Amino acid sequence: MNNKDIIVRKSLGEIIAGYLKKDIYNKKIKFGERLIEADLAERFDVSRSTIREAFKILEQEELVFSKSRKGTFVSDFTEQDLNEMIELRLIIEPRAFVNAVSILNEENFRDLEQMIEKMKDTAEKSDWNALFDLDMQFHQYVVSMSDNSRMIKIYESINVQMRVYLAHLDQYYSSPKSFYQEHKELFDTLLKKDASLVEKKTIEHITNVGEKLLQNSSGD
Amino acid sequence: MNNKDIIVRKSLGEIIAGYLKKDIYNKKIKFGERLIEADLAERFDVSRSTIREAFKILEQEELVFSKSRKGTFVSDFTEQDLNEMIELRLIIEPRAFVNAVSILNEENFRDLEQMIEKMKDTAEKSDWNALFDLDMQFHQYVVSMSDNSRMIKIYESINVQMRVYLAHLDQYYSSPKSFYQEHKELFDTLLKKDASLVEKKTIEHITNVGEKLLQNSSGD
DNA sequence: TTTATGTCGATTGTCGACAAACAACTAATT
DNA sequence: AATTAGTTGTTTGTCGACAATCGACATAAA
Repeated sequence: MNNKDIIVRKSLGEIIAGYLKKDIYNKKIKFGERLIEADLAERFDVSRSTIREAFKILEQEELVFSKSRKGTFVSDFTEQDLNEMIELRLIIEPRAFVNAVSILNEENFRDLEQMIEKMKDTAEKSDWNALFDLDMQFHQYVVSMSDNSRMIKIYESINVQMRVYLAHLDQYYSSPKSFYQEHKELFDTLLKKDASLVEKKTIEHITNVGEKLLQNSSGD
Repeated sequence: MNNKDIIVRKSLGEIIAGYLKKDIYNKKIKFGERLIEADLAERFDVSRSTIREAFKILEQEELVFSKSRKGTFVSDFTEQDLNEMIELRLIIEPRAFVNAVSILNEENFRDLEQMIEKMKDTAEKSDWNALFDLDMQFHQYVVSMSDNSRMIKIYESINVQMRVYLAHLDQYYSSPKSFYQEHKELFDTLLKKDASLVEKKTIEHITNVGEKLLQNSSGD
């Protein structure tokens, strides 16, 4: 699965990109904030070239963007962005899920079940941050089973952006328990391996998330 | 439209990325070829940093990819890639086209008609390279009218990759005339502004292209 | 007060250099 | 002959420095 992590000596840039990503997740770096190469270079004790290398990675995930000669900024996600992401998820994810249905094997289902279990525990602790990570992990796992590398990559990008969006909400749209419940249902549907049912349920799930989030953000 | 090009002093990296892109389109750089930073730095008389900057741009369009410590390589597009691209186009483009229908105004239609006209002329000259550029331009124009910046960006990437794929075929799947005809029909359908008709026709168009290309490449 | 011009510190764009990793080859060992 | 270890030239990773550009403030002109 994550053959990425096996004995891969990461470059400094990759490592630092990872740190910065976490900082964005954890709101240590805020929306729209300007990232100054020299400052970060000093903070991580590396050269500016390396920081640029890290920026390049984050840029590909659209977590930051750089304006020519103006600097690099943390992306800020608005309601409009949420709308765009939901629209995209609605056309990509059902297809990916349906594709995945015919590919998922028993081992995969065990992996997924484990995530769902962990989600249940985490929901009881009301640890939203961990819940969001599991949510992201679950969806990405299924999508990764579709055999379209481009689709997987695109979804990964949206997923990360959704993650950041969620992290920056100051109140959440539902209880941890119903958050878990939603995913449990989705998982159960997958188990049935019925393509049209999966499609329907996936659309329902995403629509649901979207509606609740939009409702939530309008009351900010 | 292309406010990008107005008095924007491009950075050296951007300029060089443009040159390299053309070289890839024109098959001066081949599939899978390794791009050596130092060589390019010398060729363009810039530093390696600048070449890296150019790579970063091309990487975002997925025209090249870099393996850690191994170098940067020109992407090579196989039949599998074509399949992936078609699958993606089939879910993105109909939606984008339908969205666009309600947004396109008279000026837009004039722009589009002009492209179609130019395509007709170009078809008579059997200038495939120019035809492909017009094809790309036409589709991108319509997709750009959908109000989802992410969708636009994703489509742009696929579009460029399709362009490279087409450029590297050594024989083309149909006559220039029928290539034009196809697009003329698509344009006429857009004119009718009937959402469900547009959706149907768009799917048909892409399916058609996909089938012909696959048929073609299997006989390579 | 408003607009235009000039100055200065902060920040990015670009450069060339050195160190580390890699690939291809040769020599040595089994 | 096949494997291992050493050698060398090539290429990428990372660094620090200088030049160009930007943004903010101050000053001058309208």
